[in-house]
Order: sequence, then C-alpha cells, then structure tokens
Amino acid sequence: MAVSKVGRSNDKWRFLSGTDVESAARSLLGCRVSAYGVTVRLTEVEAYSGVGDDPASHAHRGRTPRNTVMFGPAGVLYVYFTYGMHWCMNVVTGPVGRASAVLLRAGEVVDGIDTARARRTSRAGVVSTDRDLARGPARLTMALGVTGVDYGAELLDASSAVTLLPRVEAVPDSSIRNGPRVGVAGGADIPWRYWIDGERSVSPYRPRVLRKQ
DNA sequence: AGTAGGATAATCT
DNA sequence: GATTATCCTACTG
Repeated sequence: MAVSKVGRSNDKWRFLSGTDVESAARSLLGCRVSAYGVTVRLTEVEAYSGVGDDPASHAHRGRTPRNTVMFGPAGVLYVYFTYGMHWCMNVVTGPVGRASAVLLRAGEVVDGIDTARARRTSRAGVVSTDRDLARGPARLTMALGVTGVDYGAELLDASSAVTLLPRVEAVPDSSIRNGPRVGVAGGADIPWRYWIDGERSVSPYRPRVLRKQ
C-alpha cells in the first residue's frame, strides 16, 4: 500500500513539513528514533536551514551529491560521514526544495540498551556509561547502528529500518532551552541548538575552536 | 574538571 | 589541498 507521507492523513507529523525549521526542531524533542534493536528518546537537536541564510548548513551552497535528500520531502533520513570516522544523522524537514534539516545530537536509550552498549564499546574495550551511550551526534548514530546504508530512509514508514516515533510523554515548551550550535564554522551566532532542560544525556557545550583570524 | 592532540577519509574548492 | 555539524585517550591540576 501507499506509504503515508508527511501531511494529509498523517497529521501528527505535520510539523515536519512546515516552513519553520525551528519549530520542527522543538517538536522533535521527546520523539523516539528506533533502529536495529535500539530506541532512543531525543533530548538535543540542532536546526539547519537550506540554501541561503545559514552558512553552517550542508545545503547552503546548493545541491551536491551528498546533500541531495535534503532537497526532497520531509521525514527522510539524511546521513553524512565526517572527520574520517563518524556518521551523523538528520531528519529532513520543510517543503520540497527547502533543504532544511534537523541534526539529532543526543538522546536517552529507552530500549535495547545491551545492544547499544555493545555498539558503544571502544576499540580498547571500554564500555560507555549509560549516560554517554547516545550523548553526541556520532555516538547517537553509533548506538542506533545507523550508517550510510540508511541514507534516504523513510522515517515515517513503519516498515523502514529506521523509524521516527511520536512522543510518549509531553514536552512542555517551558522545559526547552536553546543556544548556539556546537562546532559549526559559520552561523555561530544563530541559537538553533535545542535541548530539554535538565536532561543528563544532553551533550556539554563546547565553544568552537578558533580557526584563524 | 578541563584541555590537548591524534585518528582518519569523504567532500568540495 | 583544506576543511570538517566528532570522539577517545592521556595528560595536568
């Protein structure tokens, strides 16, 4: 049967396809992501706009082979490889052509914790603490077992390997904080990092390293 | 508790 | 050839 896409009959995900990536980011907090036997409750995300105003966005300079899915419909997974060893995952948001996305930065493992621990054991054999299992974008992605093969996955399709699930508990607006995004080279003044206040799984703020003057 | 340095490769200029 | 939406380890205090 036809997959229910964002909007139309699927009102609960309507916020994903709106034009406002900030409110999409807020609404994703508290939602769950499930993949390969592990489920995570999102506690920290970052919004990235598309072509134009946001120099930190991978889509800022237009369409390339890497960012192609960002230009498609909302509710699709954008995965990228960085720093020679890490995968990070985003939820594409906004109308087709907008190319905005929300980076999933941290979460709390709520199911499949043994699997997550196994994936988050370092080469030296050190097992992560539960708090750190999905604290940080590459850690979150690693805990879920998500890699480049999941690029373009339909997150709202229940038969997909990677799925997005609605909030189980409400997340009041008053518990949501925001501030500058982490580690970005441009747009450091845009406060598009959102997190749930008081969550231990939120990655610590690190001022970006100064490049050159 | 805080920071410095290394690992390691796709992507884009 | 430079840059990168990072993580881990080891060191200092």
